[in-house]
Amino acid sequence: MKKKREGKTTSKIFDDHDHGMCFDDAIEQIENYFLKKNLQFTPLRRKVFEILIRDHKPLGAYEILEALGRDGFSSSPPIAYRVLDFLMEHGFVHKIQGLNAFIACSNPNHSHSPAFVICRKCEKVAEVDEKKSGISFASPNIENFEVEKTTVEMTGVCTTCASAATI
Amino acid sequence: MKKKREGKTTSKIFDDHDHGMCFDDAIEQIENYFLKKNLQFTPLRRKVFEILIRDHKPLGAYEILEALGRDGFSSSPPIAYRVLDFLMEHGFVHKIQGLNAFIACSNPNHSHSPAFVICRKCEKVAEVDEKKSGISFASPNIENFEVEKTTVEMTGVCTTCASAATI
DNA sequence: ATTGATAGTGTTATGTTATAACATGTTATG
DNA sequence: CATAACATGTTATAACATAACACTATCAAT
Repeated sequence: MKKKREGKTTSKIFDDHDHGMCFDDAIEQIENYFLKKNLQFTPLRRKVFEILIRDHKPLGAYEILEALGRDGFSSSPPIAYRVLDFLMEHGFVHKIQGLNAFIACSNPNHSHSPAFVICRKCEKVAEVDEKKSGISFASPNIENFEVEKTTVEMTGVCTTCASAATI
Repeated sequence: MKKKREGKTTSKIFDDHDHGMCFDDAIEQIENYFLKKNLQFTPLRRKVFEILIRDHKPLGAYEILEALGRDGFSSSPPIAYRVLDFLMEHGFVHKIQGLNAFIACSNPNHSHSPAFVICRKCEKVAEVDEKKSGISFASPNIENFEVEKTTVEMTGVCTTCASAATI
């Protein structure tokens, strides 16, 4: 349960949280949510969520499957996809379209249309809220089109990777 | 070269352009661009662009490949992906992440971070500019993170589909 | 207690999307 | 012509995702 990271060069957005706390909180939050909603937080669902939250980085479905296999669960593709769909429905996991990967939600409390900042070199991902990102969905309705879901991803190079090499 | 569409219920954003003009303009624009940049607008590249612009809807890589095959071109996957990558580099084609599909750019003139409005029922896609969409990238920089590319997609149901059925 | 509905997980097979690696042809230039 | 660069072609395979069906457990209603 480390408190701070080692370097100073890391982009702040990738760095400004206490992961031990984040992990414990997240588990607690999801447990409470499931209780309240009368949903089953089964061993499989718990495991998938733990795999995602402990690394706190995007993982492909097949990486998750490998991890499940190592932990004694079935590792055929539908297992992962079904649980991921379920967790996404309830806002505890998001898909990063640009990476075909899945990441645990950083703030399941917020009602949010998340935005993601993605380093294309180290593939770290930060979930940012609208204000931080400078994005604002001023009007969620676009000429009578009812927006149900938004995907916002910003790809670039984080300062760690930028300082490590040219380009 | 139709001027207006039949119904009144169609979302305006999916509807407000003259496609015949759009097609001709687009071809001319891409030709000019390639000339100016000393790039080759080869038969294959032209064909791929035509396939995309004539339908003016998102097509999967394998749909494009089929169309290429029908027109006498090779239809093995790398053919399509390479040309699509090339056209995307130069801003004439965009990828719709939510559909794993590709669409011709609606305004290759604009320097833009395009945003897309996607009907999840008919899969029509409209490219909107920031002002129209109500999205604003107030600050392209996020705490020292240099954003190179943005993906913004808004999924919902267009008024045509909405009026056609419940849900 | 049996029936039947629902939900969760498991399994097999297959579908879909994308890339690696290497071969061939074509064009421009020294 | 040599050669570098670019464009295209081909084969094989990797990576991502879903369909369809089987099995089990739980629980409510008869």
